[in-house]
Amino acid sequence: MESNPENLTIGPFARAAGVSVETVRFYQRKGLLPEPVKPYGSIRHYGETDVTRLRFVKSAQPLGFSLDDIAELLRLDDGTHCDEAGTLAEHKLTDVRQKLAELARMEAALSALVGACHAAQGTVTCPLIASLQGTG
Amino acid sequence: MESNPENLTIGPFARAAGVSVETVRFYQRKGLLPEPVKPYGSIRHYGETDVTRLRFVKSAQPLGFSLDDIAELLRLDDGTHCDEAGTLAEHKLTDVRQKLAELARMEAALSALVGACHAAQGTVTCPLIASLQGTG
DNA sequence: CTTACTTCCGTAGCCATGTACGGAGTCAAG
DNA sequence: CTTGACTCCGTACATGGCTACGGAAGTAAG
Repeated sequence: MESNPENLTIGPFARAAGVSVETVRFYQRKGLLPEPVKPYGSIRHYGETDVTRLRFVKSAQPLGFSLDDIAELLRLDDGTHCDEAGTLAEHKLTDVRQKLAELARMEAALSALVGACHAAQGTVTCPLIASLQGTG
Repeated sequence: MESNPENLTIGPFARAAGVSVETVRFYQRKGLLPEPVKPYGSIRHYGETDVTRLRFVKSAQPLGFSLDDIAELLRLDDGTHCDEAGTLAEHKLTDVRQKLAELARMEAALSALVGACHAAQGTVTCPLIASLQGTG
């Protein structure tokens, strides 16, 4: 896996990250992936860091981040303009912590539900929704 | 706020849950909310439990659950067919725990980023993406 | 009863996130 | 230098999740 950095054309690149070529191009248009060098009349190449970046996009999506959210998170990673990034990061951190809290409550509710179903068949009043109303 | 159960028409109902009337009707069509009684030629009424259910939908969405996912979660809450619900709940629980783990890593990364930005202006190589590749 | 407001219902449109397609250019192998 | 696979680019289509519109019918106040 660590053999060829910067040697991938778009097809292998997309496959390496588990998306389609069309998706790669779509993300480039959205600014989520940098359009690699070779801007005219030739073929672009991609490296490991691009794969990592692309995988990050796909892993953040199921956590409820939109592509615009993810674009902001990616800008945090660029290392530049650290003060602005710090502010944005704190903001994102708040979001993430809230998601964590709600997911934790959902986890508790589901886990209680599983336990209850295993224990007492029949008289379970599944507390899933109720347990999520705790701190709204 | 706890005065009138089962007395809400669709407008106040939607407002109580922070969505639009159109959204309520959309969710009914999708089966996320039960079409309340009075099926013909009259006006439907809603109660507190409907509000709770609707709020649950809106709180689960930003956690990365689709409306179909949420419909399944809601079926868990119905109390009936507990054996089937138990299996589904275990499945959802796996999803939720995975989301929790990834969010926790994102939280750690962001929090490190904030700390680093506050501490050492200039030489920060924001570890956001990298930290998420750990057990990806 | 009239008037004003709301609900009902169907249908159409909008934005986000891709997917599919088609023709032209590029490149490596033979 | 031809062939065949791949890339480039634009554009069109699809799906999920709403949002807007419009006309008929219910309902509450005067």
